[in-house]
Amino acid sequence: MFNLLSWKDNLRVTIADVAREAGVSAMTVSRALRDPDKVSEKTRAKIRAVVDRLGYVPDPAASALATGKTNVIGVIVPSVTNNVFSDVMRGIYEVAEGSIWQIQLGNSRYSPLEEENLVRTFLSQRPAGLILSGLDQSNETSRLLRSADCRIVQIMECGPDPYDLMIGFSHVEGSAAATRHLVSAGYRKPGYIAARLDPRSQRRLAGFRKAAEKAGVFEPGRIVTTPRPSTVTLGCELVADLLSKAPDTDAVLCNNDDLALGALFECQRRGLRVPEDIGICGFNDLEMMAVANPPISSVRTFRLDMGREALRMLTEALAGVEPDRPIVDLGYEVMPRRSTARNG
Amino acid sequence: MFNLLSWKDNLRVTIADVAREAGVSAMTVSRALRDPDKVSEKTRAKIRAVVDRLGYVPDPAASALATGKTNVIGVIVPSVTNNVFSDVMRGIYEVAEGSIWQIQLGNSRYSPLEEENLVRTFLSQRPAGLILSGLDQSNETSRLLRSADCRIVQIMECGPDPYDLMIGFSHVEGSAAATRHLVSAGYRKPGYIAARLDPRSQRRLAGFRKAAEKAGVFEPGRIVTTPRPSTVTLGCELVADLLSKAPDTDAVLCNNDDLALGALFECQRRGLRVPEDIGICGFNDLEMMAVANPPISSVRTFRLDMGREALRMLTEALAGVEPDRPIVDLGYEVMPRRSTARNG
DNA sequence: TTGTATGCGTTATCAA
DNA sequence: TTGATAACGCATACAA
Repeated sequence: MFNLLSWKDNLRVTIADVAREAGVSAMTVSRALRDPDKVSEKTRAKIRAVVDRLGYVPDPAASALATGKTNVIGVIVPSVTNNVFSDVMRGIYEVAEGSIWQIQLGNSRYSPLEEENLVRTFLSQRPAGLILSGLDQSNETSRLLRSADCRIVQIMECGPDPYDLMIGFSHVEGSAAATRHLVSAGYRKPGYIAARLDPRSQRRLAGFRKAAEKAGVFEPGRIVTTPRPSTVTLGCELVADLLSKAPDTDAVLCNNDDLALGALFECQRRGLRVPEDIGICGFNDLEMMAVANPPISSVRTFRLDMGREALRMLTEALAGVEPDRPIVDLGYEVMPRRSTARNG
Repeated sequence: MFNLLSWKDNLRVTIADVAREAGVSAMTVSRALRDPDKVSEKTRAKIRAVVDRLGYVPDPAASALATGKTNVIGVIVPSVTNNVFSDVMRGIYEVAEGSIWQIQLGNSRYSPLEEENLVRTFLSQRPAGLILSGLDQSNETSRLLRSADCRIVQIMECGPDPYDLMIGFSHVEGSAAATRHLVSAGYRKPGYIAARLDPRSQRRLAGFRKAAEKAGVFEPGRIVTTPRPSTVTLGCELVADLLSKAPDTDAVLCNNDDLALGALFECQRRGLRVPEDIGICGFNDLEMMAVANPPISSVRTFRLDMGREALRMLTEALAGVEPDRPIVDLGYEVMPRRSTARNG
């Protein structure tokens, strides 16, 4: 007489099943899988065979409970659609692929409060590590992170007083360098357009202001911003707004490349010649910048590398290999192209 | 005399701590949190107070082990950078936000083998559900999915014989409709450019072929493809290639909008007038299409809705509410714009 | 090198 | 309505 089997009985292959089949104890199986050296050649082979035959996969929940650790690395980004973050994510997934590390992605949608909830949720899962963006966490988030029992990497920008590790670049300096480029190209009335003023956008604006003031070309009336998320369409609207407020504007530094592309389209629609009548410069240097008509100048940032390096530093630290220095500044590079080549 | 406390002792607040403080049993705390109705008003309040005071957060690993279930919903996408999938992801995260469901994202990088590994890993975590793309899984993946003890949603396209639930649209039909649009706009020598021929791209190409043949305008020499991932830059190259092979081409249907934008740039660089000399049509209708110079025709797809609906269907099914029908076809919409307006 | 006893934090089951 | 007990699957500590 059979009694009804619950799903557990017929579906899950446990370490005990493997042990029984292989004629060893569960502990030996556990060892053979995690610490093969501590098990004799012979039994190891026997066990591996049974594991393959039965298709045994360890239960991460059980193992997390037993060890108090997981292989989960939480990644919190402000946006999953923004190209900037998707490049970073790609770098992260690239390095995670094939490793023991499980990436768990959270989307804070640029909200410190959502970020806080995500951090809390992630921490309850005993992650091995956490990767999150920027320097501007809520007080409660900071508190949680400072007392967290896991390694942490802050990405996207550099600053003082990291929780643990950090990799990024200076948005203030990148933006200032772009501004200097505009000035040295001969533009004297540069404007700035920005969408979604998250902390990094604000620092880029600050960099523009700093450099423009220093060059004596700063004019608050040539700054146009909006809290709306940035799109190419919004680039059109913002530059239109800028030109109506300050028609003598002769260059636009854009908070990012979507805006810059929109600005290009809109200027051309109005019959303005780029770069003669107006110069346009973006930020991030998405690949499309180089093939636009004319090619659009931008500030290149190393997003893919940032993702890769962030995970590499983190996982090495978890393996006991501390990085040479906890803060890595990847820098930036101004890419001058025809859209700002006023003088030839 | 104190003995050294391990991290477990000082960090983790367990259900037992709450129970002790509240003067009830652990079971009652557990009930109070998951099934409040089964606990008296009074003790429930007492417990909630202690939970808040101690900052108790249940350990998902322990709970997973005890119940054999998790709140994890695995999502496997072929790319995290492709705008198409990032929109879908945004929809998914939008609906997941604030719910009990944890999204775990996997990136298969267009590789059936990586997809298989991800499915295996995900399944070992006893997910509540799985969302994955398309109809073309490996045999082993299919086997795993058919015997999986969780709900499954296939997204991005519709087809017969779903594992469980399905939401998408017909790529063949969308592409065929775009082709008919070109023909009805007066183009007689349409070409097709495509990058990364994943299964959906191939079906779009098939749709072009089908419709072009029916209209008597099909010419294999006007098809240019490459396995490289699509970029705007690649759009330039492919259209250049197309024009050198078949200089009389009078329209290009592009496998996606990145290619279409590149095609526009390249054609304009060559002094070709769009739409008079050559028509250009994309696929997906990214927002930038509408503001390009000229605005670019495209086939609109409902990616955000797809993400939202996929997760909604899935979570409702998990809550015991079966969807009206297991297969949802979201359709598409041809968006005619100036880039294909040959006749005015 | 291998095995035994025990505990991780939670929940299902059954009893009170 | 509440509580005691056992079990989930694995790994630590120690013993053999």
